[in-house]
Amino acid sequence: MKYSRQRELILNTVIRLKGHPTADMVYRALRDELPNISLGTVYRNLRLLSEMGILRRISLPDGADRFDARVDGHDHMVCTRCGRIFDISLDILSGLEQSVTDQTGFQVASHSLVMEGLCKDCQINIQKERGI
Amino acid sequence: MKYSRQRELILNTVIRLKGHPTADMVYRALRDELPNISLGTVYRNLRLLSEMGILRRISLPDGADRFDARVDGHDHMVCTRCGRIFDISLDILSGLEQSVTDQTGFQVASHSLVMEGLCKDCQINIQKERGI
DNA sequence: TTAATAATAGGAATTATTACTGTTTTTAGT
DNA sequence: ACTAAAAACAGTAATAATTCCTATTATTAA
Repeated sequence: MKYSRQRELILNTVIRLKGHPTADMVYRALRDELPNISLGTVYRNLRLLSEMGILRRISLPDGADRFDARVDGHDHMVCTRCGRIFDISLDILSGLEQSVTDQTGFQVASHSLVMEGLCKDCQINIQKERGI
Repeated sequence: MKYSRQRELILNTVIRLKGHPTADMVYRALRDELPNISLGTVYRNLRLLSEMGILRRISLPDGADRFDARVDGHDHMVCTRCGRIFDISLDILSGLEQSVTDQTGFQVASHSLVMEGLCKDCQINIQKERGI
């Protein structure tokens, strides 16, 4: 694999944007620095970086895939009101794959867990709205 | 909501096919009985039935959504070799949403958990292939 | 029986993503 | 530094899954 400035900037952009951006968000953010960058290049490099384990792809039940610069074992929560995505890493989830392997005989290699609900901020905002 | 023969047959087909069919699988299976049925009708009714809680939509990390006639709380495993989808319902997973709500303050309403790996059959088949 | 309304078939449109192609960059070996 | 092979790029076309649109048909309550 050869170096490319585009790939370097794509990776930096995912890291910089935090908030688990989509390919399109990365593309838009990059157009300031690289006005000619192609959306296909963004997709291809996000896929390559994810396959290499440098990024992590997050598939949500609907909408475009997200990309996460944090690649250690953790899961995600999506707030259905504000749309933000939060990391969760709980003890009960750490041994999840092994537990399922042990109890079912299915050899679990990976998993995808996405929780949906209301984040703390949105719970508070809903309370405020009700109060008015 | 009015009755329709198409909707009734779509539901029966998901129940009959078992194996967590996609919209397209339901469509193909139905063409024997209803040669003129439209793919759009299948999609619309699968969506309606899922929104009503009569079916359950399963979103996998890639490929088309699946539909499940079993709507009680359970999760899924996808075999990466044969592609089959298996139900799992383990004790450790039953209180998952409540645990996350308690420990994070995020108000969890639903979740999607998909395990990937090798089913028992495929583990055995791989052993056999190695033996030859 | 009829009028309203929901549902349909068939096709167009949308969204997310990958594939293709001719050109440009990168890089290893001279 | 020079050059040839390989990789990556930009731009565009293609694909897959799904929803939307519209004129017609089916269902149902009065």
